[in-house]
Amino acid sequence: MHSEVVASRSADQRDSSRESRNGGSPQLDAVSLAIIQQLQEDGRRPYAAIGKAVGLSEAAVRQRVQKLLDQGVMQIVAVTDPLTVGFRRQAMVGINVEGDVESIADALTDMSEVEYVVMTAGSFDILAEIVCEDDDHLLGVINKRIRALPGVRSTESFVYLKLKKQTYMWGTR
Amino acid sequence: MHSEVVASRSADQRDSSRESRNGGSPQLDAVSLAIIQQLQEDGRRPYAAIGKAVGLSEAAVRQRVQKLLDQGVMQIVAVTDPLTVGFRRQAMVGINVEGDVESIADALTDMSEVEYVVMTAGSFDILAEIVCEDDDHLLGVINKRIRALPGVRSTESFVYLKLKKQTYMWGTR
DNA sequence: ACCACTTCTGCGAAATCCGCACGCTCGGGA
DNA sequence: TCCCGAGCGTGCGGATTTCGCAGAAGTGGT
Repeated sequence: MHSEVVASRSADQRDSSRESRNGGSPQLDAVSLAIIQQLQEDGRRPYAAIGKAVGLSEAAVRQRVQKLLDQGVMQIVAVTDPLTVGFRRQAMVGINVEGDVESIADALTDMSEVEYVVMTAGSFDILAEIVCEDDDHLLGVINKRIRALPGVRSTESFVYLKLKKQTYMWGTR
Repeated sequence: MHSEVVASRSADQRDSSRESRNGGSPQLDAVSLAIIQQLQEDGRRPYAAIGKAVGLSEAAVRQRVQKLLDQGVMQIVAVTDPLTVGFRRQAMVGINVEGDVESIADALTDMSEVEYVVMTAGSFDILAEIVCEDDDHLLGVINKRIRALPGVRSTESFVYLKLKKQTYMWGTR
């Protein structure tokens, strides 16, 4: 069967793999990156097909995928446009904080209506995306919950009118 | 010919089924919603398990999932924190436009570095998320490509420092 | 009533998933 | 140096899942 590739692979690849040492997380080698790439095209692609594409056995792919999931490096999920699924109001909220930014970010993370939280440089300290069912719900979250957090100095809201693009294809280019 | 006699419309049932009439898109019934919910928890969950959870046969679930994918209502993909996958600079860019907002949004959509585009109400007309490999790349995209678009009046950038939350669990609450 | 269309079901065959035992390489410690 | 454990990949059955298809059931239009 697949003969040559297997034999000499082990050594050289792991060196070239850790080229990109990113800041903190469990560094990924080139093979794991290729696996993720496959699963970004189709999250249900069979392990055997992925293995053929990246030059690994089915079982090896399965183990690596499982580890990536366990480590939280990636997740395999269905994504939708919330507007088509009954959530009719969304907004991005820019937040300015006095004091510890991270603790505010953590508080936002705990809210179920908040689906995206990122700390930023610029005229906002935090950007948070809110997904709600209607206007009342949205208003309540922003005014009663977010503005009520101690340390939140000010907020500015951007209500979504139309989602134009939503991709998950990093590395595919 | 067209007798619009509403004759025997045994009818209020269909109203209850489409409980959440959203604006335009192919309206989903409660069962499809439940299926999506299952796949938001685990994009690889077997069809039989989903069927058991939503009260449908394995084949029926499979057909509905296929249709949802074909219609573009959802996609099943691996999602990651780009920072752990080698894209070291991300930013949200707020854009103000003069003239046709939608054509600018379309132009942004065509850029591979732009992974999220939404038209908003508020002090920005458009929010776009940019994913780049390094500072030079990011700078180039913002200054050379986005600001160069005819109709873009001004931009403001928010460089990502730390991604705190990224969920795909709408409806799971 | 009849037809066209859609959706669900059941079922067998093929493909996939999963657990497990084994082999290999690389380091550390006596 | 030798030995041992950790980490990773491979191959192989058996259980499970996926896939395609034909038939049944419900709906709407003519």
